[in-house]
Amino acid sequence: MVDRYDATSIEAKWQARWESDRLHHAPDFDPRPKWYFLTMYPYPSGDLHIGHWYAMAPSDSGARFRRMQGYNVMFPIGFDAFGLPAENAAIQNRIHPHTWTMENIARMRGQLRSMGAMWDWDREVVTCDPAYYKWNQWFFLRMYERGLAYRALSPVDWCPKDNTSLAREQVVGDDRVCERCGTPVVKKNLEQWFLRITAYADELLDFSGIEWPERVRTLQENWIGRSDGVEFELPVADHPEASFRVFTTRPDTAYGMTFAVLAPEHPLVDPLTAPARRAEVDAYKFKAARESDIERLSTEKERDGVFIGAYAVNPMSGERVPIFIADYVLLTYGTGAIQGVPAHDARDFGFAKKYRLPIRVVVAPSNWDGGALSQAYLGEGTMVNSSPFDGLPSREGWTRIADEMERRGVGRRKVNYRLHDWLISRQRYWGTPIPIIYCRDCGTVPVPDADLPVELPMDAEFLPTGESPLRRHEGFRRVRCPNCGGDAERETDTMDTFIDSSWYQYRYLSPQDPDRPFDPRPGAYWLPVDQYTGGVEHAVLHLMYTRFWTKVTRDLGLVPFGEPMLRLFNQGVILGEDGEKMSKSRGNVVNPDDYVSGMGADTVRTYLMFIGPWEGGGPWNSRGIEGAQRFLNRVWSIALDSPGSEIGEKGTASNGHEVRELRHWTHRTIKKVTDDMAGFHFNTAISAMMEFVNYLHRARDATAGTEAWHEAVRTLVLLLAPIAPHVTEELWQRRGESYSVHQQRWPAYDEGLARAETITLVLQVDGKVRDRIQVSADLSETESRDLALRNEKVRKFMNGRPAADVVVVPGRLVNVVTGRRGAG
RNA sequence: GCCGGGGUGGCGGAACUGGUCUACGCGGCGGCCUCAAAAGCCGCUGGGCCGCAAGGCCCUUGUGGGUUCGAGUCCCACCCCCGGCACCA
Repeated sequence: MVDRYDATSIEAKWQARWESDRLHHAPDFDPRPKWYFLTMYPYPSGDLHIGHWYAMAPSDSGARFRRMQGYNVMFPIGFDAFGLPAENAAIQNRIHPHTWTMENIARMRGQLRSMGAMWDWDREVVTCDPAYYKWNQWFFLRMYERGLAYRALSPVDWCPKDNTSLAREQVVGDDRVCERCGTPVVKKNLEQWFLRITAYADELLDFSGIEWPERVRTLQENWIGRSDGVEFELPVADHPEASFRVFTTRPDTAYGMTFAVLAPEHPLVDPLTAPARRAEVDAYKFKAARESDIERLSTEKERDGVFIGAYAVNPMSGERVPIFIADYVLLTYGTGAIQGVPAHDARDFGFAKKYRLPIRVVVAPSNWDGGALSQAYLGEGTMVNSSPFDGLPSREGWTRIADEMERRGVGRRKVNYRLHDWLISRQRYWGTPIPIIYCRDCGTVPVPDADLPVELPMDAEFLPTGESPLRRHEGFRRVRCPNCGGDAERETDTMDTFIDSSWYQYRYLSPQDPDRPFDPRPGAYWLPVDQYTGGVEHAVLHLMYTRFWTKVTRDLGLVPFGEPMLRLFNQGVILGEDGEKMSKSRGNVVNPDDYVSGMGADTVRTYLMFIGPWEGGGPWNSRGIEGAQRFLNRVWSIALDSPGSEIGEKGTASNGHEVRELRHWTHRTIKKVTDDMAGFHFNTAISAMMEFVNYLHRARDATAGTEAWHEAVRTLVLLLAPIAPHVTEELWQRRGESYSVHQQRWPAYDEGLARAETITLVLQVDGKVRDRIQVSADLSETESRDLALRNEKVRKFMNGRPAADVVVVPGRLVNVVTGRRGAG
């Protein structure tokens, strides 16, 4: 009796064999239908973490399943090799980021190979390679030409620990901290490069044609934050030249405006402030400027502000209203100014209360008695105090007032987005240099394509000072202007590393291509990505940027589609044994190598997929993994130790029933596992195989040696192959089948056989289960009903009452209703 | 506050378009094997009550209602947990 198999030697052997046979290379042109299966590439942090396994092993199984189903599957891998950790490690350990990164990549390649995944290493991409980032620069220049990349002075979020600016998407949480290091960010005014992602805001809101999780779609929708409204102009009384615009989503409430508010930084504040109000206004501005964003944005804080001593004119009513400044109005959203309508806006209501400003109802709630409101009314209602619009439903008032503003030329319909342009400048060393040269005479000059890539100098001093390290590298910085040949300076900031990952899926098509970012010929076959998998933490980062990038790529004429990935799946997060997020400081980090070396990669893979739904993640359990190992050992012994294992013996009369049942089990397991694998329900696929194995154990004595037994075991090995690729390959070979199990066709099932011959019929009386009987699966409705009514237990619980109704669900249950509870 | 996702045994989790709640695994208990242990194998394992036992009865999917012959699943109200967004005008 073989109880265990030797995972270590089996796994090493097959990994080497697959590699030398190039079993995992996906040819670019192939008669099979293609399937581009992509998993988010790892950052080369140094060691393969169990989280990498959880992201990658199941996706490998999904890719293997597709391949067995007859697809030509491309399953590439690479490294997201630029980024801050390399630089930080470099500073700490006095090692060059390039060295650190490449050493990590070398180690991780080995660890990745130990997983036994079907990656096509020929397509490997490493983003810190100049041959890769050259194309970041090339894309950047194309965007620059189209006005999609621009430089602007703007208040940006700055991480004081990482010493760099950040994109808005990289500032997270209530306390506005750096996504990388958790340090609260501060505002800085800097000249920075931006990509005009807002130009695609509406298109990014359109998810038609792609199957992405609701969760990600909602996150992106909220992030983009479209709001439809009207922007209109308010003249300033006694300042004939002055006027300012406000944005509102509630033009229906325009007659309810009793004040106006400018952001403290609004450019009109100074010119409009009355001399008598100057001191107070300046004091408020000073205070607002000093406050951090966190304090300023706190919803707990009472709203305050200062009257500037000027009045605006409501263009609809002609009424004069006082102008305030208040820090609850943000310069960065809309026009940086608002109409104050306290009756219909909660913030304005609080403000009006504090400064005793009039609160005028213009949209009456249905039950309104004409009295004062105790809080702002935000709903719809009937227009009042808004002649000539009184009496209209407010919904109609919205349209009519918007129309009227447009007719009079004082306002127009406007869409605003919360989304801002993507800030890509980073004042760090380890990234793609931005290919721009500043010339005293010619101004901003793009680096000519012929001079790409602008290479990162290897001899830079990369200490973070808040200034790009490249700035202090004279050899890099000082350059001749490509236009006039005069003295010029390079841009010394580098690009956000999210640019690298915005298009890496295309580089996998031709990773060595020296002439273009990717070769369109294999692209026509492989693109777009059919299935993408990765963590949801990138919902408004990578997953939004890559959609944007693809739309730009389309507009450059490089691809004929606008969405990079047709299907997206977000796996969950694997937690420590204590149920908490794994972290070194908590000491609950699980090292996959410890388990791989002892139990084998197949066991780790099986366990990770069995632990629960892939999207759910969950705590690691070092006892639980033993269950996965027991299962594989049971498969091993079933597949190799069948008593009387002369294959080909027919079923005999004495075991005819058992053989039929065995075939039924085989086919229903194929059906179940096929359906589950297609939907990434690995946990239930594995449990179905466990049940099958348990059954085979019981059925072995009666059926071993029959053709059906042979089919059953062969099927089991095939079904398990995507999950546990090594042990199944070994079993396949030992059973005398031809190499490789992974090139076999996925087993097909017979519907008829998958259906059970006999089923358990549940007998209920008044909805309560009273008996269960074994009956033929095709028992008719009438027969089921008669059987139920004659049943001893059913009769007992009917207790002499007549059956008022009998509900029969064929093949499932019979419910005898005695009419005690209102039926009949 | 708004948006999204969830609450099922001691634990991870199953449950098709409403039809046997708790599959599969972990843990636990008992047994076989063994000098012993490990491994393996077999059996039991939601809660309560009655019974010496065989067995029987009742309850149970966060809480409370509702629809239905029948609800973990559908509807209403509420509680709690996770994730995201948040003076966005």
